[in-house]
Amino acid sequence: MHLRKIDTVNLTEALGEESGGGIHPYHEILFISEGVAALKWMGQDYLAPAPALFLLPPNTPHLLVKQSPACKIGYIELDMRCSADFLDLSHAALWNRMQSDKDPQLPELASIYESACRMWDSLSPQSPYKAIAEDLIMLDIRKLLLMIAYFLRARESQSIYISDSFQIKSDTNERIQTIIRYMESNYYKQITVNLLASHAHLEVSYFIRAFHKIVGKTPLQYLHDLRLNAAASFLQTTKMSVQHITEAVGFQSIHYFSRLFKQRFGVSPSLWRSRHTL
DNA sequence: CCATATTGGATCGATCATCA
DNA sequence: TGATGATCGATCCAATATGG
Repeated sequence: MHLRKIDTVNLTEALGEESGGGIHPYHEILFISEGVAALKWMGQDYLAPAPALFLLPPNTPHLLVKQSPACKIGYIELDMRCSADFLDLSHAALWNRMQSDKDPQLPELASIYESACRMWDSLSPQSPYKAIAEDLIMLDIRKLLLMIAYFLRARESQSIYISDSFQIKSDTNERIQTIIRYMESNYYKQITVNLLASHAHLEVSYFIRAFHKIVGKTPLQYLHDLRLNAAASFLQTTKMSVQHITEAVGFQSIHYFSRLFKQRFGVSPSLWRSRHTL
């Protein structure tokens, strides 16, 4: 594991509404230390007042939008050889969801946010340990991830009951998580629900129901969210044509992509680009 | 004028609801 | 957990709009 990038950003009113994001094959830790920001991730909006800490597994398109006049954030991009050191997608999603609705005074959470706060302090020019800042931060990251994993484990009930009417065995849950990771890494390829269900060794109708219970949307909806988020990133950060982007994110038809994009973002791809180009 | 983007309508596969 | 029928939504084609 090594640091690919670490930085703090002070967002002022002059910077406008969007504050950054994208899609990359690295793990990312995002900390909102002052103000309010909303994270668009996995088709969801996570509105979070400081302190808030988001964990972003690799290849998950994300966009942070400032929600208060002043907003200070810190972020770390990690090149982790072994993803097992990071939280898996479902736990990261569970943790990220909590950031919108949490009690930061809760002792367990307070410790986590204090640790996060101190992580970026190592970078300060005043830090007496600036020379070994990166090593210190690596240790801090491990500590932070351990604390979050422990916190979530403590909250989890013994068995995974998603609802009273439809129970999901942990084996099925693991298969779905594997499929989610597959979709995140391969969203731009030709993927069918039948293919995903067979990869999960589950009957199609059962696979769709189980997926919906765990993720909150159908496999295809989830795939489309990944693709549309990635497309938005391409529109914002590149000069690729809409046709090219359509293919790059896995849609067969520019027509259908265009229609879905408008449904999701309210404007056509080209108009969205003209309004959001960095 | 041509390349690219958007939209409407028809078709068929994906998803849902229900029962066993 | 699987099977089945009903419904919904994804896809494709063609027409139209837009911009250089």
